[in-house]
Amino acid sequence: MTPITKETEVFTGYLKEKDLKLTEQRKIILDAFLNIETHVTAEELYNKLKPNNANIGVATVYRTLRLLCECGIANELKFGDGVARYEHLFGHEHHDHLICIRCGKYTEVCDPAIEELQNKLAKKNHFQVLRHRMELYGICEDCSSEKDSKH
Amino acid sequence: MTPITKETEVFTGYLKEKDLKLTEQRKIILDAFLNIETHVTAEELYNKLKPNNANIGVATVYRTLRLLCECGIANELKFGDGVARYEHLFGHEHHDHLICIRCGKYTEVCDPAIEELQNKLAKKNHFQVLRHRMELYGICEDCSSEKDSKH
DNA sequence: ATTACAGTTGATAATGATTATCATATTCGA
DNA sequence: TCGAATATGATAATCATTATCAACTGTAAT
Repeated sequence: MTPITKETEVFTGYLKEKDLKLTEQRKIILDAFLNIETHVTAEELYNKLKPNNANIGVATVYRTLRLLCECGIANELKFGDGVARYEHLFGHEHHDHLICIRCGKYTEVCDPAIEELQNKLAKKNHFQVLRHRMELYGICEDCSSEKDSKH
Repeated sequence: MTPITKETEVFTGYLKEKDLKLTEQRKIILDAFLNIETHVTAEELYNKLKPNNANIGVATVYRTLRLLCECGIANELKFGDGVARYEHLFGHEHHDHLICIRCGKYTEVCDPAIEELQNKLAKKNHFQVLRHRMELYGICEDCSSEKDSKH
């Protein structure tokens, strides 16, 4: 199955470069991660793997997700609910998030004009920006059209 | 000592409204919080209190900070290092942060033009923004002028 | 293919921030 | 002043994540 994606190439390259090993578990975890299109937590990924791969430990999932971040395949997101989430980077090069506080949905958005103003703002403060995060919290279209609350 | 600030008024009003009590500890904690101008953690505030108020527990500091957030005196910040920080809201009505990844300093900034673009972006996505966070991570002026690394 | 070793794994203990528990103490309106 | 409702502090519990470590595996050289 496992197609030769850009991600697998990058991952194997990264491992080789760092004298790390391409283990069965790492292959399985990368594959599973690539097949999820949401912002997934380590726990969720672990649970998704458990049924078919009885013996992959949580620790390995955490360790592998860290590797995926290091080599630029994944990105760690912390939205302040105490859990780290991971998203794909390839094909989603840069974006910010709209986060619905009612249904929890994350929407990716990108606005070059904002990026430019951010850089200007930084320059004005003699600050060298390396990365940034911007998150807008509120109510998404679907939730705001549901007039009545659930229950 | 304790001057009658806008904050103490708001706090006592909020407590009364919710049938909560104005205890000695809550007064002390509010006072100490108002006298700190950094983005403080619960732990730091607790340690600052300990020498003069031997018997204020950590739990009460956490509880009181939550109250201060609820009534709009404080704001909770989570920058992804696993610790919650608290800042004053009054007199700092809205702002974003520049965060130096070398020395850890937080600078408050505000750019109405960015806010406006954020609102436009949200509208375009039919998203109703309630609040947002924007953080630029990088190197501050002081740190970038220190050419050589420490050690 | 075999070997040898550096790197990896999973189970579990440990950590660190925050919250829940609960018996005792305090507040505040009647 | 009294009494019910709320708060408190010490400590146990929680939850996500990381460290530990003995057993295992990938890999490059033989």
